[in-house]
Amino acid sequence: MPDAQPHLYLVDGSSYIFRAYHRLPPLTNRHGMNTGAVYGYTAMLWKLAESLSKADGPTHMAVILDKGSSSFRNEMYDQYKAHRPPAPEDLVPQLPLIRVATRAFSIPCIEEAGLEADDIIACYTGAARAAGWKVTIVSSDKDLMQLIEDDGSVDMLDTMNDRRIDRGYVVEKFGVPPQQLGDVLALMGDSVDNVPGVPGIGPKTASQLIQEHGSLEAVLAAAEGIKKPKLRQNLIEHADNARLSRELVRLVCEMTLPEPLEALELKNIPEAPLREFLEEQGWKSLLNRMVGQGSRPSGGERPAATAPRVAGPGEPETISVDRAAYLTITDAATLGEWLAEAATQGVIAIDLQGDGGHGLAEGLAGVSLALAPGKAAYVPLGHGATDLLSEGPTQLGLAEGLRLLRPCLEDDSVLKIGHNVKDQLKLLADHGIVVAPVEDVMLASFALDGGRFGHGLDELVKKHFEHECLALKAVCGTGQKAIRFGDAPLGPATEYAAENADMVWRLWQRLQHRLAAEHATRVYRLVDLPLVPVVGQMERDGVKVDRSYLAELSGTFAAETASLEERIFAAAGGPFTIGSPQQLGQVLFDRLGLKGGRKGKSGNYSTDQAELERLEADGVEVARLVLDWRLLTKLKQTYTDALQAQIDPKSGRVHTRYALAAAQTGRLSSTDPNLQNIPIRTELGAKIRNAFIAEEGFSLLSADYGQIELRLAAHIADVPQLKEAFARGDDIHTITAQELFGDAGKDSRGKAKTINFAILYGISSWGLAGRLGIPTEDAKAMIDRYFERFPGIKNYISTTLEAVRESGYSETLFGRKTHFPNIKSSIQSLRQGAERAAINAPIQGTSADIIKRAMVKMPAALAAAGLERTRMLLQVHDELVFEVPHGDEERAAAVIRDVMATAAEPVVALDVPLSVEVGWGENWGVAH
DNA sequence: GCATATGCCTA
DNA sequence: GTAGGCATATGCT
Repeated sequence: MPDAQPHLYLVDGSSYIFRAYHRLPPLTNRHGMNTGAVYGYTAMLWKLAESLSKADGPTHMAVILDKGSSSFRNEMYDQYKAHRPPAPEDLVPQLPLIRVATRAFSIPCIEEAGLEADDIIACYTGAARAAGWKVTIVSSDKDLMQLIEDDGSVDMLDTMNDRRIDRGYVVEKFGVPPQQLGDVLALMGDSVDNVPGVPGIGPKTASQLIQEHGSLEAVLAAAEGIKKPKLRQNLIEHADNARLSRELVRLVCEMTLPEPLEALELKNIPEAPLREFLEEQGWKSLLNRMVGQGSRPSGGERPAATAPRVAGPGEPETISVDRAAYLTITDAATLGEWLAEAATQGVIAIDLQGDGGHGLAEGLAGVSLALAPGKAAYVPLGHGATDLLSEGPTQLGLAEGLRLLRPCLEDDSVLKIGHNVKDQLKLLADHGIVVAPVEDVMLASFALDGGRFGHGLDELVKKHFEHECLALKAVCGTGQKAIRFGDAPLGPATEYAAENADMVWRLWQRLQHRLAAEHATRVYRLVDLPLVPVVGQMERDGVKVDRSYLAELSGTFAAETASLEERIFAAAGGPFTIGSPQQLGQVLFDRLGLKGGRKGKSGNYSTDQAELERLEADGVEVARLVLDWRLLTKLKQTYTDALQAQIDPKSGRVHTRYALAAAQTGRLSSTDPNLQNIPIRTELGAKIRNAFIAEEGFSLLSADYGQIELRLAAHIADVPQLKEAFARGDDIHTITAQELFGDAGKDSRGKAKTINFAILYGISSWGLAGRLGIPTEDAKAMIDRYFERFPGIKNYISTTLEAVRESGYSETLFGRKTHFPNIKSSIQSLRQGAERAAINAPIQGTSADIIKRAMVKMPAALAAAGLERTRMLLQVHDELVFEVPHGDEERAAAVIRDVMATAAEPVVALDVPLSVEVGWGENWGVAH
């Protein structure tokens, strides 16, 4: 009997076409008309028809469309769908074609005036279910999810993402079963359909409230007793809107079926009309698939263009973790046994626990080891007493522990696996131990899965093993009451630390094979891994900062800020918090009555730089004062004050920390403090660079690549004019201006410079127009002209995007992959953002690879030149900063320039030269 | 104490 | 339009 059960597929044609339009690349037919959305729609119908013979395939099918634009919901609420933007220009002519395409398949097409497709679908679903049929709604519309039945008799199919939507999916996404979904949707509202909902309530809160109270009416009834004041108030004030919204999202069935269920049977599809339609559209690939396949698409044959298998992180692996089985090692004999086993098998996973201090002052609380999955131990070395009365726990002690560990750590026949090895090398280097050889699962993950997810240990464990590591706060607590790891009891400390080593071991087992298989070894072995000790040493060295000079600057800034404050309050008619954009907006636009304030997401006026500069141009003095105030407080708070606080008391220097696996493109990032965003553009800000000084008897030397990203763009996109200009040493923006405008006046050169940068960032006519302050059409014309003069650029953009859509990732010249999960998103903004990032990543990423290679080569090159006392201190993306003994500057400059200029070799041969500008002096300001 | 919004510094 | 980090204010846990 189940085999004979009819299965009705209801295709939500209207919503499909909109999604297809935003998702699919433009496609034109032989009349020059854009038909991408219709093509997508046709291909989807084809696929559905193909599945006729399959187990869960359709026996009956209908396409449901919206007719007209007004429904009973508009009578209920005149704002319904009022703010929906008109359909895009090149989509409108495609809409009638949907009916033509549907007819070509000889599939019934149902539409009724005054009814939305959703309601018709609800109607047919109800009728089919009453007849004992199964129903599948082909759509991903959340409103329709209300129709899904727990017993599986009604489900949905999202053909864009090729997944079934059932009760489980709804519960996962909205926290409630389909029956309660309408209540959740009513609370959250829908900005696209202009369903009001309740302000301040989004999907999370809506779901939580319905889960808690059971229904919308129950929530409204309980509103008075809700704790959060804002939420309570909104629920009470907007209860009517909530009830209205409930009716708007309710799917109703008040019609007789225009076609009886039986008329929807999916029979053989007559060949002639379909062939005629495909020929008319010129869709050869679909036509070819008809040949030799009888009269309709069927048989479940795969489409001709099958996407290649994309390697990926793979399915998560299920593991069982028994934290109680981890060992606490407190005696030399047991530790000796573990280390002997490590020596025998030649590999061990290691994790270090700091004692909770930071910077150079951080001590070592203990070491955890793993020798096999689940076989892990913690060796406490510096744990203190948990209360004042007792002594510390029994443990080996730091000196004894390190004495025992050292041979293993330094044994070049024992591989040490870690996660974020740089921080561990630094800790051990403080004790004179140089660890080698090492592997780093964080960097392996970065090379394999960059752009897919973060590379922290906890996150990797969750992704690969669906396991939650014991949280550090479960051991040490949080906030004020947090204790240092070195003060934690050994039980929890062992569970936490040993689990980390265990997970490092398991991750390496899982990731190591992928490195070669997915061609990630070059980036991992030649760039990121060898960089670890180099960056570790830079962090340990730190950079000297002139505290008294910074204090002096702070004082000056403070005084000027105070005087500005007075003048601002006088002009504003009273004191307020200048640093609060909310209050500033109220003062400017409400109290002072200035016009024009644009409001942002939370309903506050925008008061950003652009807005204030607009006011300033209108002669509003407060605007100028606030801009000055912002500059000064920014400099003081973020730089002069913060920098003084970051000076390490032991070394008298500032030790930034570089993150090796944070930036999607492969760049480093700098924190605590960030030394990659020290001011330089404004005269006042640039003074801060003078605070970075050299040690007595040394100079600070800065070496930076000139226009490296444009050079790489010229190479990668293969633009002869630009490559030749770089080879000659010409001014690149002048050359561009000549090409584009035929002249190179100041104005033209400026525009050319802007376009050159826009190219690197993934150009859009809208964005360029904003930058240059010109109409979008003019910007579009400039871009077209650019593409015409430099066809390589246009070709680079299209081939890069095609490749990313195909494979899911982009690649640098060194083979570094960056994944773009959103490149096929149905959400336009996400997709376009991914496209811009994908255009930029190979260029920015190659630049990052090159300077990393220079850093890796630098210590040996300096040593070979007898410049052992020259130290590399900072990296700022295209710049390296060194401390050089007086008298060695010229020689160091020559070595550094050479290493940087040839850093890509021999891995990559560039056909543009890399220029390196070098300067030195008593501080960073004069060196740069 | 934590998360979000806004704003601003760098390459 | 790319890639980052971090400050304050604000509202809530």
